[in-house]
Amino acid sequence: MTAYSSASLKAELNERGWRLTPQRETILHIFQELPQGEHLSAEDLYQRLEDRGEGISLSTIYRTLKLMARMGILRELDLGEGHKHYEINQPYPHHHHHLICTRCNETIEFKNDSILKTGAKTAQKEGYHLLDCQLTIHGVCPKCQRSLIPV
Amino acid sequence: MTAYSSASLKAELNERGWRLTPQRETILHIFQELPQGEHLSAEDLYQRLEDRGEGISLSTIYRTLKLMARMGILRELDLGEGHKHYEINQPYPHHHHHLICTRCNETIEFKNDSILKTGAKTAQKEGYHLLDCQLTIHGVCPKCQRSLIPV
DNA sequence: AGTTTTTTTTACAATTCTTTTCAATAAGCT
DNA sequence: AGCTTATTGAAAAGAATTGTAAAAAAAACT
Repeated sequence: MTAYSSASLKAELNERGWRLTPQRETILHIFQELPQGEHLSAEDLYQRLEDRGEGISLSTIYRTLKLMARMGILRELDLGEGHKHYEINQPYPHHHHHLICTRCNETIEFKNDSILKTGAKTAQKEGYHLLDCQLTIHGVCPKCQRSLIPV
Repeated sequence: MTAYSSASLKAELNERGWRLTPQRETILHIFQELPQGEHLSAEDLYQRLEDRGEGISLSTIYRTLKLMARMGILRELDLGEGHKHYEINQPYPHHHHHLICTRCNETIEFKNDSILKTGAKTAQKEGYHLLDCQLTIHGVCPKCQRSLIPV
């Protein structure tokens, strides 16, 4: 769970015989600049890059997202929209979890050290090298509870 | 607290090569919010979704109800009304969390009561009505750590 | 029984998200 | 600078799932 600079991304790629391409670096930058609490789908990322005039093919985007998730640089989130979302995997003080309303999809981020500890302990117990640990809580937010639409 | 989490549903579907779609998750949510002892027919569910503006086709509803009943998530009730009713299968005794290898996807299930407590506390603090709560840990399993194939 | 109505399943084309193929390109090493 | 080979983009492939509409099955009614 470490934050990645271009240089450390390059180092880690090269270590495995892989290469740092402009596309990979661009994608990393996008995620680094993303405000807290935002996350992108492959399609979102594609559009954002198109808008910036730095178009990257969808196949490369899918390949890169998967690669970075597997490296522990990105977190893969399941927000129940039928496709994955990604956000940068931030190190300890910024590490957070999600509380999501199943009706309106409002998402609240929260921090919790004990969860992180549990995650670390569990991973260690099984001999896993920890990359990420996320508690996802689903519920109905106060606003939706008050809404008149039943269930 | 609910009987079944969408993360567990996803895990179980994926295990069989199937997918957690927005429609399936929405239907699960409806049942999760349903008060104890209430049950819905396919038509009830269809109407409820229409009212909520999340319309799902009747054929998908029938397919999903059948699927979830077969998975043990829902119970099929015959109340002698000429059509079936469904309710969530309470209690779901296997509530657990997941530890997943990002390289080979090996998944270990584990239980932990304190996570649920944290989830409940967090939901309460934000005024959310808790539905489910799931810790997902990503890491590299021991076998993959030893393997020479990078990522 | 036979007919109508309601409930459930099925056929099938379209959709969605993701991965793969393959020739061309370019990153990193010597 | 040259060499090797990972990576890219474009297009095609893949695969589960969905909605529409029609068919089938079950229940209700005469």
